[in-house]
Amino acid sequence: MGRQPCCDKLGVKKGPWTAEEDKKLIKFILTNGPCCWRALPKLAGLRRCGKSCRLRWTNYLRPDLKRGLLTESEEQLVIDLHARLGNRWSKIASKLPGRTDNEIKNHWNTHIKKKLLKMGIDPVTHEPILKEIQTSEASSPHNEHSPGSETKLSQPFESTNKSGSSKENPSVSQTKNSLSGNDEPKNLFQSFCDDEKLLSYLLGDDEPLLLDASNWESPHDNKRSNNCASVLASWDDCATWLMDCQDFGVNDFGLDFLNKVEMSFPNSLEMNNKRG
DNA sequence: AATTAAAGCAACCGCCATGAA
DNA sequence: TTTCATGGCGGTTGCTTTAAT
Repeated sequence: MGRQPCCDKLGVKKGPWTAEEDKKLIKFILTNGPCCWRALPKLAGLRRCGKSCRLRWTNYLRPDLKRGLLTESEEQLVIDLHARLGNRWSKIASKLPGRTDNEIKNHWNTHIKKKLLKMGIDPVTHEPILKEIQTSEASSPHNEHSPGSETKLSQPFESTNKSGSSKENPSVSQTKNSLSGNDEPKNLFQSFCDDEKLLSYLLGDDEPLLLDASNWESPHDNKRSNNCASVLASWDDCATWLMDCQDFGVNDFGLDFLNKVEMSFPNSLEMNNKRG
């Protein structure tokens, strides 16, 4: 039946992405749109699994991503959504433009969970912990609802962390959060922008922006065939995506150069519209 | 200043649903 | 109908950075 594996494990690189790899991935997606992850590594000249490329793009390189810690309102929204949806991070992320499931998941595990515990709220059930203990003790002798959290649960309001607790209280955390929130880490795109040569290369100033898309294969749009219609659908997505970049405030992320990209894109989009 | 511990986060792993063959 | 590649998702790992001693 014949499908090729998504990537042959031999020669596939793992681990942290280099700037060079990022550059290739960005360049390729900017010219072709984020479509078929299976074919992407080969076409983009990357020795990576398609899955790895997708993750890198969706979690880190996507231009509409917000960087930095979640704001108070975002955090509250995450808590609310988590109470309703549980650990469905992708669903939660879909309600927060510019945030990824991975990012929210990490933030939940590193910040929100602790915050809730300190407030005496069980991050799993979103119920007050004291009540939780009473009910769970009544219902089952071996409390297993939260492995490893027993000591914390027994002293929900106490700073039990031996190393940092005396300094680490909610207000301090908030201060820390807000501080780092204002001092957002430099966006990767921004670093590309700072490097004029790199930026120029990325934008492909001296070559057509639109690559030959005939090799492009989009599993969703074309049901994994090679016909051109699929490519066109991808371009529609691409256009939408670029518009979204604007809507989400690309400039806020130091992505001014995408405006340049967009300036170049109408040609491609026009072609697309004419064909479609 | 050096060492250790903790926190943060990017990336990987493995499972699942879907749909093509 | 069955098989299996693919993309998506949630859980986990491990590296890097920061804070504490």
